[in-house]
Amino acid sequence: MSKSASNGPTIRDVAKRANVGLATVSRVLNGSAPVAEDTRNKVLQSISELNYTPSPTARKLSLGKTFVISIIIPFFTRPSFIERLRGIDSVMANSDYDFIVFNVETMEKRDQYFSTVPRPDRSDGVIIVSLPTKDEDIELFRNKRVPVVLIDTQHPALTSVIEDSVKGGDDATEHLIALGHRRIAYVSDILHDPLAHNYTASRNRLMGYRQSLDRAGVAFNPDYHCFCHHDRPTTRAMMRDVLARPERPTAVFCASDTQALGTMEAARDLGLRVPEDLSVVGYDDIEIAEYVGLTTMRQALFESGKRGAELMLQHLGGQLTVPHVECLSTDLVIRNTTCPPQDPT
Amino acid sequence: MSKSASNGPTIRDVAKRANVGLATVSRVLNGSAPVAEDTRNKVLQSISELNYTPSPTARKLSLGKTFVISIIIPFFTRPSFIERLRGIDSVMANSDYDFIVFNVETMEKRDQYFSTVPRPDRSDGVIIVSLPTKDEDIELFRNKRVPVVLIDTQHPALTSVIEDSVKGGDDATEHLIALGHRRIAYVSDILHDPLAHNYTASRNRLMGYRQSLDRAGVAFNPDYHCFCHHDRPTTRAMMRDVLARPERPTAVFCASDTQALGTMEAARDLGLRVPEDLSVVGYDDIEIAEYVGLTTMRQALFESGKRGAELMLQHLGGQLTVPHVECLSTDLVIRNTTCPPQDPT
DNA sequence: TTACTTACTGAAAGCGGTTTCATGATTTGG
DNA sequence: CCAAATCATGAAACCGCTTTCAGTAAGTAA
Repeated sequence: MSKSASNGPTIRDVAKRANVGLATVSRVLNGSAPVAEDTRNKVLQSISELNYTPSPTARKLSLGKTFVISIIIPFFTRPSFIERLRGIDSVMANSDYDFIVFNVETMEKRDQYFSTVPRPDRSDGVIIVSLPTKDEDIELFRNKRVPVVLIDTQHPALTSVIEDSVKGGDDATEHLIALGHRRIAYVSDILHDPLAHNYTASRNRLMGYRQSLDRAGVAFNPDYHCFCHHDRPTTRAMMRDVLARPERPTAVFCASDTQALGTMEAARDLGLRVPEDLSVVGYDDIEIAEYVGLTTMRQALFESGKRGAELMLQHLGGQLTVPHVECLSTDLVIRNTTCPPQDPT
Repeated sequence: MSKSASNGPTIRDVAKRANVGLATVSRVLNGSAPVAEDTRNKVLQSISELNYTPSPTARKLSLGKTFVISIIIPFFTRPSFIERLRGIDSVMANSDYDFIVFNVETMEKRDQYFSTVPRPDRSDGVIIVSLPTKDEDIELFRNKRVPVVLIDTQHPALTSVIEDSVKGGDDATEHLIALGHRRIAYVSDILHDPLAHNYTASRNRLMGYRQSLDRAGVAFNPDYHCFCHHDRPTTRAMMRDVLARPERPTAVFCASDTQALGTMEAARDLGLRVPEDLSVVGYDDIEIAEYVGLTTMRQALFESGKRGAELMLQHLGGQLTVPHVECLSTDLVIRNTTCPPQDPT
């Protein structure tokens, strides 16, 4: 169809008006080759008189690039993912690239996007957030020759930005130990299920927890490692049992704020005061955490998006040849759900 | 540059292999003209053998369309905007269009996006969320000939999806009146500042509030109309004064959950129990609202995005010729911050 | 002055699709 | 049975840009 919707002036119009070849206009536009001073001026004037702007689509076709970075991200409705997106946006907004978000809420969507989005004619690059990648996925990406950067997930063959969960777990536990706690429980997602959202993170935080315990000379007590599905009611029910034990923990480190909230509800159920009778440390620093004054581990969410986007841009610029892993550290935000134990053991 | 990044097979390769003209392949692909049964089969086979997929970019250039809908939205980090985006996504994900989000956090960004995004070579359509549009903006859009749909904001010249704030305010107030309250305060954003986020909504909810009062034969008391900047601490401070008055209200209707939270903090400061001493109704039903058990007005956020996207698609299909205004209703979510007044006046 | 660079510049060939247009093959109908 | 209408199809033009390639004018060396 010749009756293109966009009837704006084209590079040919500019060239004609300036009495130059259209190649010259292109050169002025991109600085791709030297142009004599007064020729350049003629072109520039013609451009502004015509109020000309080049067609991105034509440029893309000619260059064989899409200038699109696709983001595949699960549940982009959740605050933590939003934060990561904001980080990505902060970088992309100032680049030549647009980004398109593909929201994964089911396994089908995941598979669909994994196979259709990373195609050179759809995206120049793909950023995958918090979605575990299998070897066959990687193979697929490699075949398509589309650069991929991972955020909050990892694979040996790809560049990724991850959080130092081990250190996070260590620091959180360390905080409780420094306060004088010794009977410290660890609450996490189920660790055997690779599909669980927090699979890797939960395991790493456990490692940090044990590390910290070791350093303090506290033996790891398997009874203090509690796990259940990642929701408040389930955690609450589980923790009601745990906290009712004779040798109940004086502090709990939870692998997520949601579980910390569930733990606090359980404490309330049993008439235990937080923090006097029970210290609680969460993980994530979700919005409610601040409202309820929860001491928690804050991840560098915004930063992770930002770094991921920057790495992608580097990759696109050809400056990143080998997979690169970047590890972001976490901050403990101390509020008022932790204090020294009342009756130290 | 001929060495296009995407070295996939082209429509020409398909044509050659099937021994047909490339126009025929295009016709098979788009069903744009009849093709003989066995020719079609040859083409189809050639396509699948080559594992061919058409280049979106080339298609866009040829068609003079971008297949992109741009969303201009402020603070897309806020939960309510996310919900709207999800609604848009739910429609767009199944269409031929991609959407690109432009996040507005400053006035400069707003102006920049308003002038650069609605261009036919960048977007086939623009959806503007919660951003007031001035007449000159409209003029700009019209010049560019790009369809625009408004969500949570309105202009006579454009199709829009809005919320029935008047009814929302009325219903919320009605709930309090039905419980027996008569001294009901209304807390909102500052109403004189057109830049305030909730400008129009706050005014409309006030109208609903007064409507309801009128119906119940309760005179409007200007002292009970409180307004301040839209944040928790400010509202808290203001309401501490209001609630300390001798003739303090027994119930408060807030134009946002954030302000309701601030009001509840003020009540706590003064030793007033909620809801026994003070009933509070919020607006928005943000995430924390559920957690703290706030009675609040829920907007059809997801629905607004969905309808906006649908209207855009209709517009693009040429089925929407005159501006169309769609008004979504709201639901009162009754939790436990409202009850009959203790000492009815 | 002649030969050889060097610096710009324009014509033309892509990029990979869609659509128009003309043509040959088939029907249709009188 | 032949003219006319119908159908299917390929060649070619076009969408608006980038880049190669070849050529002109000016500058330098000999």
